[in-house]
Amino acid sequence: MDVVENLETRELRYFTAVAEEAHVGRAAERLGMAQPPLSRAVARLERRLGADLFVRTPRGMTLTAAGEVLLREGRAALAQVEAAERRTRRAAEARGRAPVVLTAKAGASSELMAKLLAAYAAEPDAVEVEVVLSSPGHQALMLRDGRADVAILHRPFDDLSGFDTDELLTENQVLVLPAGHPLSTRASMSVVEATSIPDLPPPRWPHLDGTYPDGPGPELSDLTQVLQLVRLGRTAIVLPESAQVNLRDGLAVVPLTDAPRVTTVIAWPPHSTSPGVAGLVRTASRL
Amino acid sequence: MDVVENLETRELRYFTAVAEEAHVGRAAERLGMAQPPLSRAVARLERRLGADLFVRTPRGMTLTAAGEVLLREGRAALAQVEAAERRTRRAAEARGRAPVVLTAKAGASSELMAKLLAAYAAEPDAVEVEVVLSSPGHQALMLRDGRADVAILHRPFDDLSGFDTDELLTENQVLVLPAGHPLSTRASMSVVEATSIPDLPPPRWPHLDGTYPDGPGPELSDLTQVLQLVRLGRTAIVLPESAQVNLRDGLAVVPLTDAPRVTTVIAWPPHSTSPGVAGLVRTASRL
DNA sequence: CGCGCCCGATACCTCGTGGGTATCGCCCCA
DNA sequence: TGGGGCGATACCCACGAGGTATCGGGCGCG
Repeated sequence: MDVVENLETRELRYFTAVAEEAHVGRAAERLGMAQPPLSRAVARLERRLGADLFVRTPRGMTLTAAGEVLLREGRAALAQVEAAERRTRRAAEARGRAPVVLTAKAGASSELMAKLLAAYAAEPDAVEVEVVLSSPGHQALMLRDGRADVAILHRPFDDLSGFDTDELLTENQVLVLPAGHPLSTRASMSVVEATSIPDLPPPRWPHLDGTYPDGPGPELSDLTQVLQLVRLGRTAIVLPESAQVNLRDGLAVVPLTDAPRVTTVIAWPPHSTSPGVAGLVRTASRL
Repeated sequence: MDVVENLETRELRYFTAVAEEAHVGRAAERLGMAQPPLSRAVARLERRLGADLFVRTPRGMTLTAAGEVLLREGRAALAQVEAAERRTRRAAEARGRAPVVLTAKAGASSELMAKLLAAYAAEPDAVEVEVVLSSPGHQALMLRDGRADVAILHRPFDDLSGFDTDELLTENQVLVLPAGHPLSTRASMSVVEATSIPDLPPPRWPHLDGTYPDGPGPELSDLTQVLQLVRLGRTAIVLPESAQVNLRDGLAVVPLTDAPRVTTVIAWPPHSTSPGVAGLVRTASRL
């Protein structure tokens, strides 16, 4: 009946590595260590939790249901620990007037962002705002692990859970396609129609890990590249209305009847005490 | 230029202990260890973060601004790690039909809870619901560290940040006072009036750490005790309207004109995958 | 059908470091 | 000015994290 050891972040990092690689050897390599200590660490973790986290197969390790839970919760915990570390460092090095880090999806909501930044800069107590443009889906992660203080996110695409948010703007989505295309004269269209045009397969965006989903469409991660390909008649893309301001010649737009409305929100981590974040949010909600 | 060590939960626990005690010796005692290793651990943490976390005074240690940040963020991180541990254990021991733990403030929203539990139990895929009544303010903590899966909380009193929520009910607040009291015939009243009746000082509730605020009113932590004292003409209390169903003889009620409206919400941790939680929330939103 | 490969697990050793005791240095207050 | 209370330092020990070598087993391939 000895004292129950507490979970250490090192164990969580080991566990997530093994879970992600589904292979002790590869995980060990990724962690820069040998395989046996990693095996032992995982075994000890399972013993301590009283839970089988993996089923050992001849091909490697696969997660049990409990393992899935620990992977999800553990990732959140690790992000929170990282955030604690980063925010402390930043609080220490920038005494007082620390710049606020705002992250947004590259190429989206540009006019809204411009308005927000201009309006905030005009505030009497405004602090410096560092804008970090990141690839889609990464903004929420940056907010979770402390790399950013505040983010511009889009519902229902981004995962807002766990953040405090204010809605800024809700809009419909449209299909952007080449100007000359037969369907470009349609008054409206459904999402299924829009994404199943035979000669205009929708582009594929990278997952968070950098891999691409399967499909016929082009692999892309940049909005301007996509628009160029649309102009060339190779693909068509569904975008929020406000992205129309970016459009130039050679592109046509068809409203979508049944696409989910997109809400642009400003999000920040719970319990934020940064006056800069508070000011930005206050300004944003008045736009 | 060696590799940057990562923050371990043990260090966070040490840090929070010292921060809370403002005294290395007492913190060491609380942690069941000697003082010197704790001093060293704190010093190493400060070196690694490149941040002064404490200012050493002859009387003990007090937090710097960076230290305040780490205390707040670190507590959240520790709660998240604990939650990961607990939820994994629970997922392992109860394969499949795990009971859902619902926590609520003792004595509040009783009819709403009863309706909710009855309605949910009637669902075809309902799982067992374990109800944990806890003292005010503790429900959010239990949700954060994994002791509960879902909670009934009250805005603006509970800290909802970081949770997903659904609003269930919004209501006004009323003053409950002894039936014979001169003010009991008033048609309405303001909050300042209600809380500054000379012969009926408002009761004092314990803080989360168990201590009581200063003041003339009685120290209480239980609603029925409070109502009894009201009946005896010793105090008066502000409550949501729905608490009136608990009232019996000897009590009078006066509506408050400017009290904040109280919203009862059902809250659950982000990324919850529990079907039981989903079912409860679905049921609750249909009430 | 069995040899061999590719898994993770085990055995055993080493060394870093977390934690212990003893003591110091310092600041306040009596 | 001396004593008490505070955190820091010095020094030591032992536990455990991490290394190398090896085992055991399941599947695939010749």
